[in-house]
Amino acid sequence: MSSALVETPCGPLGVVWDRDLVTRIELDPTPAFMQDATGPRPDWLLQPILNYFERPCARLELPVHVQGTAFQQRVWAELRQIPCGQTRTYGAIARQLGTSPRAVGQACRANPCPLVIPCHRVVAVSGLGGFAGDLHGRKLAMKRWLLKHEGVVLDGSLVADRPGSRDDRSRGGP
DNA sequence: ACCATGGGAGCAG
DNA sequence: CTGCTCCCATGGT
Repeated sequence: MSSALVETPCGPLGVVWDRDLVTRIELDPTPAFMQDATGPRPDWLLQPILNYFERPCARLELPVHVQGTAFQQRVWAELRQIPCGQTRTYGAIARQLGTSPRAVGQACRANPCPLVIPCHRVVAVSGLGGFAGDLHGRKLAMKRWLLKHEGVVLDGSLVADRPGSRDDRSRGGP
């Protein structure tokens, strides 16, 4: 198992791999990860990632091995079908799969390989939804950056993190 | 129980 | 009719 840091326009990326397969991508690497990530960054890992940031809509050909339940694999496969520059709502994915929007959200949250599995292209029907486990803050700024980078026009509900509601406040704030 | 939701009801302008 | 608030059904972990 090896790890490396890759500097990108949207922040540092932590990448973990086993032999020649990527198992995890961290959008917000912890200091502990930074210390550990001193290994070499092989070409097969670096090139596709740098290429994505240069030309986001070219195919991202990174060999990945993602572990997840059968349901999660099903959701992730569906996310990979979303074309670059487009978004889908949690509900739309859910209908397509015959499940519920929240279940889709949970599967997105469990995604170990952002970018490769483009969960940033999934948004809520009235808001941006979450990203990398968060609903507010820096990670959401990244989500916006990625979408914009891919050519999505961020209008209306997508410019803010999430429509404020008393529901959220009573369940504990950011 | 917990959720990265959605749709509907009720209410004020 | 529009734009808020709640409020709860939902399906997978």
